[in-house]
Amino acid sequence: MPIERRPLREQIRDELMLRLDRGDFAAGTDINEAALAAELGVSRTPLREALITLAGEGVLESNQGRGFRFAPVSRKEFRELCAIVAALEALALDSSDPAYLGRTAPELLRLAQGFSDDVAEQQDIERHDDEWHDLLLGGCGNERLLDLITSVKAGMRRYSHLVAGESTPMERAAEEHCRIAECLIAGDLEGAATALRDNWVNGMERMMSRIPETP
Amino acid sequence: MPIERRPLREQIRDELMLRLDRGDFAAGTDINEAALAAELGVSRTPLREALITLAGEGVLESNQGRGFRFAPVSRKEFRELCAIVAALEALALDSSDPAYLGRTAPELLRLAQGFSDDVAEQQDIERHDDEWHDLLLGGCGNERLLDLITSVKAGMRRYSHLVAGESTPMERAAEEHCRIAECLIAGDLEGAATALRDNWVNGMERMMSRIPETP
DNA sequence: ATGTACTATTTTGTATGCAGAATTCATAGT
DNA sequence: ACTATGAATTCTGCATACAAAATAGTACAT
Repeated sequence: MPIERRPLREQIRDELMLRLDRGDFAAGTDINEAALAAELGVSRTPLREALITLAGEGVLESNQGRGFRFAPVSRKEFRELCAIVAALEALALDSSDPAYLGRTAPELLRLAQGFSDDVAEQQDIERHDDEWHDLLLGGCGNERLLDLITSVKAGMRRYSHLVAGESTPMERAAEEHCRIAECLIAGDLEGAATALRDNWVNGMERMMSRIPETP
Repeated sequence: MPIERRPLREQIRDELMLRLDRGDFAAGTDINEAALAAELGVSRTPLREALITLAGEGVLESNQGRGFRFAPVSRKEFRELCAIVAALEALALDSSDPAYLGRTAPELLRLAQGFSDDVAEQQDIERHDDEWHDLLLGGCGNERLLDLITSVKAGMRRYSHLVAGESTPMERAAEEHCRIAECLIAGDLEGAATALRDNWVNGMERMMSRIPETP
């Protein structure tokens, strides 16, 4: 029975991301270290370490003497992040083992089709979508790339809860995932990469109107 | 006269990167926090904050209970990093303001031609190369992308001093930079992006043999 | 000589303490 | 009423202190 021995800073980071997904923190809110540390039952030291990693991922901002705050959202930044992830995932797909893709494509299709069926919690949908992409890129041997994608996506999580309650976007996403899977089954790598890019571009367009502009 | 008021953790980070460029730290060496803090004249707290930042950029690794160490180098990782930066810089070039590129191309060409002339210190060459790429991408409005590129390149600095003393690689790089600039002057965006990718791929090949394999 | 159990030492991970900057609040002057 | 000024408070940034894990060392048994 291997008991868990992870640094507090990592556990804290995970907990904060969880709360971010739940929509506990509004964009732009500044963090009170002492209060948050007390609430989490830890000291400020590991909390600050977690905050610094989150700042590195773009989830938080830090200003000298003013501490940390959740980075404000903007349509410009969201466009930027989508463009980045689209390029990175396309690269990951390009450098994936074709054998893996051929082997995994059927399950990808099955999962994508199951998408539209069950109407679930917003968080579950997000998680489902993430897992689908993870499975898609599971055959990519470029570990640094996969880590980087995870990190950039963490920065995007500030936006995810803004779309809560919309059903059509998810149906569209399911369609696009099907299309990607079908390309893979047909052995059309090029087409799959293009469809993947489209998936991100379209996903971006869908969200865009829901992002409040606060420049 | 606005006196400098930056957090210690950032100054420490910069100093450590400087020392890394100088080749002070061998890959794989683990860091003694107390000793390093004493040497820098700071306490362990901001030092650890800097170390955590560097770990987020892939410069360092951290293991529970074992502290931080400079991440070991490998050909595989170097290939991975080059592929990532190539994709990211190509994206940045794609999303650059064409007017900026047309306006800046002549200077880019001039700088690239000046490259091969003066034989300078390894560090200066590196810096020169970095500045050239920065100028090339200065017209990209995607700030998150530029930050990300900087961050990924930080992870590559562990490799840069391995090539010290080689003259041919730099001449080749100069040629390639010229080629990119010429494409831009001719208005061939597509060709410039391809040449840029080639620049990274070739740069990778040049380094590859010098990277010790320690798996 | 080799391996093992146990102790001592070093080093990390976390908590607490302290100085100074930033913010808030109250008061005085116009 | 509104702004300006300054004291009081809050909060961050950094330093120090402490506890637990890891490493090194030692004695002892095989």
